[in-house]
Amino acid sequence: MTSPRPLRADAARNRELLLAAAADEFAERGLDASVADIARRAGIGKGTVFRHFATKDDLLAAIVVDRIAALNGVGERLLDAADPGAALLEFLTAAAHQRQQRDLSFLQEAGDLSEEVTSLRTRMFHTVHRLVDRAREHGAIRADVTGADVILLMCAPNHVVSYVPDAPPDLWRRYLAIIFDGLRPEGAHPLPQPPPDGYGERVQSSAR
Amino acid sequence: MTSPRPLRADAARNRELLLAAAADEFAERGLDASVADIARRAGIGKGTVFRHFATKDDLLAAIVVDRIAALNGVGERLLDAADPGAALLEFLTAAAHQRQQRDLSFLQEAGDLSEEVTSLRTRMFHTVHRLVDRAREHGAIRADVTGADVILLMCAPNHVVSYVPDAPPDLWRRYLAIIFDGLRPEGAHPLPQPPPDGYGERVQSSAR
Amino acid sequence: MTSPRPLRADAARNRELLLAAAADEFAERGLDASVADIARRAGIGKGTVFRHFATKDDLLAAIVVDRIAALNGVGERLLDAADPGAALLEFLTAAAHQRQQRDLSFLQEAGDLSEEVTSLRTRMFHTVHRLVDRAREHGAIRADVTGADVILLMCAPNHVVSYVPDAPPDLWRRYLAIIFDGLRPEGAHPLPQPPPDGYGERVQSSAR
Amino acid sequence: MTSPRPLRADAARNRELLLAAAADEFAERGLDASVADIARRAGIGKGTVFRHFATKDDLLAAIVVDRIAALNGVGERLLDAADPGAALLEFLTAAAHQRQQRDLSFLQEAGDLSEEVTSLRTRMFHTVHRLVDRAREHGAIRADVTGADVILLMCAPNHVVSYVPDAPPDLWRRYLAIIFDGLRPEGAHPLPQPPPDGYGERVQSSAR
DNA sequence: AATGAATGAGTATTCATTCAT
DNA sequence: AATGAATGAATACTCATTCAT
Repeated sequence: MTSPRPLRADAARNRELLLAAAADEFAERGLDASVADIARRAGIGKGTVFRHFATKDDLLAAIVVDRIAALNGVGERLLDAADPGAALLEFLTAAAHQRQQRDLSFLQEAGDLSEEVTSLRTRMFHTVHRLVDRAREHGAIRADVTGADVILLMCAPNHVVSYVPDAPPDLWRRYLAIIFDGLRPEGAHPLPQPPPDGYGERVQSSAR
Repeated sequence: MTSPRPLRADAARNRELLLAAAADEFAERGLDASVADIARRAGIGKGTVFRHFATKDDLLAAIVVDRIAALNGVGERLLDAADPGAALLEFLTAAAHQRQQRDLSFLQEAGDLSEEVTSLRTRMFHTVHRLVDRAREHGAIRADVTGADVILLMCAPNHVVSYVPDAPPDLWRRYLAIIFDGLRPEGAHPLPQPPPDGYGERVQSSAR
Repeated sequence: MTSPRPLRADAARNRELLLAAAADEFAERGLDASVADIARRAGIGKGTVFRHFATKDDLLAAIVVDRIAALNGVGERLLDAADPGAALLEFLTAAAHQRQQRDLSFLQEAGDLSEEVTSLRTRMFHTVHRLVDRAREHGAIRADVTGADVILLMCAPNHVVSYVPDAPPDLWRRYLAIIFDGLRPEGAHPLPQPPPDGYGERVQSSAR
Repeated sequence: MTSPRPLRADAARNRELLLAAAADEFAERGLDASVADIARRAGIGKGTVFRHFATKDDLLAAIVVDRIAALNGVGERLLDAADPGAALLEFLTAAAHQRQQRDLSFLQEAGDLSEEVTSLRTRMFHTVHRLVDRAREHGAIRADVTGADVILLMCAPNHVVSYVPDAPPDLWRRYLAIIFDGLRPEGAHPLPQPPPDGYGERVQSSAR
């Protein structure tokens, strides 16, 4: 889980600069952001990028890992909140807020980036399931909605907003509110299709 | 609206093969799908792609134009349906159904592809606004939701499902249902942000 | 020398249209002129071009053959002119005039276009040698200048002018005059290098 | 004038290899010479070409700039030579010698490559005008010849020789001698056309 | 015979990745 | 450890040439 040996002070600093620059570039330019631009933004040489991360995908994976870990932390902390409905909404708010008006979708695209991403994501999915289960038990969300549904809908507010050219930075909140209203029990109509499997329902009991 | 001269039989066939292959490639690989791959998928030579469409963007524009035109046709036909709420839901169903589990999002990314795309999209946006206005007046959807909101949410069901590896072909219906429930008046909570401008609200009254 | 079988009337007409269009395109755009543009200019289909000439090079060769033949005709007619000096100048004037302000250089570049070009060119070179020999014998040009020199200098006026953006159509006459003055006996300074071989001096007596 | 920062030793070496290879390729194949061929000839990778010069045109511009600058240097040094006629001949000799039997013509084709090429060329043209004016005042060349004429004729010796398959390396001297004899006052015949404008006659007094 | 649709080799350029300094 | 130079695979697009209509 931790790096094999502690990095030298300057190397550690470069690593942070690099991760921040890469996150910004990916957010602005999408996954096509070039390594050269990332290096320039970080103020380091292109070769140094590859010293820290063997491939561009590894760099992306590191960012995604950071994000998922942080998000999972928020989720776990919310697991014993007093109001489970409010806790779920807060979790989704945190998820969307993480990159603000940016599309978080690569969280999901980052499918086969690395073992670490996969296992960490599974853990986060499990946290979501527990948050959803608690909210459902409290009647805060409708009975026919599962953790997998919430996981899939989690990125929608950011995605939706990503098409608005100069969107106000909090516009995603509007669509999160609408979608969350769709998860509430009031006025719920029956759902036409069963939820998908494979989003960590059973905590990978017989995982693969 | 019609082609200047009718294509030769084989050329027309290739054109269809090409459009279908391109739609699939774009859907699977995103806008970076390579022309070479599209040609291979269509079973035609690379040069033939450029004989039909001068640039990759023109090819994309042709697909998008087809889609938007068809969708707008559906919308306009639904404008005088008896039940405006059902009409709106049917429109959204048609929108998502068009490419089934495929991500329709490039419909929006296709920003400045061509004059034709832009004007056609504006017209379609206007149709959505009218469908939404009618539904709202009938109390079928909440008062604080606009046409722009529906336009933005329109692609969400497909987008959401695009992350599910082997999704059943109708899974999108589940998420459309949830999101549509979020648009209903029952259990609506106040929305934290105003809707965005620029999605054809005013029928381009001062349309440049 | 003549085509194997007489062309149908329309085919013969197309051939002329094509040759004229190609000559113009090559003159305007250089040797990179595209076959498609030539066909369009001739008002015929691209496939028809290749029915008349198997390759683009063959088309070029046909033009060059026409030019060389015409030029040689002029030269042969001038062989028994009364004033050999004036005859040589007239020949060079005709050569440059043929394509007016256009560079005739492909006459030489067309080195390995075809057997026909080669043999015809050899014949034309021989004509030039005879014109030059007569002019020299009459004292109209300096003693140390050969037919090969004149052949090489023949295209220079057009070439020189080709760099002037909007040259007046007769500007080449100025440079032909200067160069021809350099060939005159008056004020001739000794030449530092011998003339090159291989420009038909000996009429390759056993020609092929 | 000097590079912003000194190149690394190996990069500097590659740059020279590249410029030399490109000059040769352009001379042999014309402006259509492919970057791939140039790279191969230089013994470097295709990508390295673009590391040194962002576009093929930039590469060409660099070559042309080198040539023009060197030539202008020679010209300026000859401005106060004792014998203006000999000075002009020496300048033309230097111009043709620069690339020996290579065609210098792209010096002129390089029309709108860059601001630098344009301004440097204007300066060189001005130098030629001054050399010519001095030579004319001394009676070394005929009265009706201008700097523009000499500029246009400057490349002719190389051009003429470029058609001779295995020309001896100094053959151009023969044609320079003939052309220069045409510029002398002795035996000059009146010129039929006025000289062209736009070759820097007035030292760009009202320079745009 | 004439057409223009189809083809694929070729072109300039980009960019992740490797390597010498 | 850091740099940036070098590399070549990949990409959109062009065009001479072939082939079905």
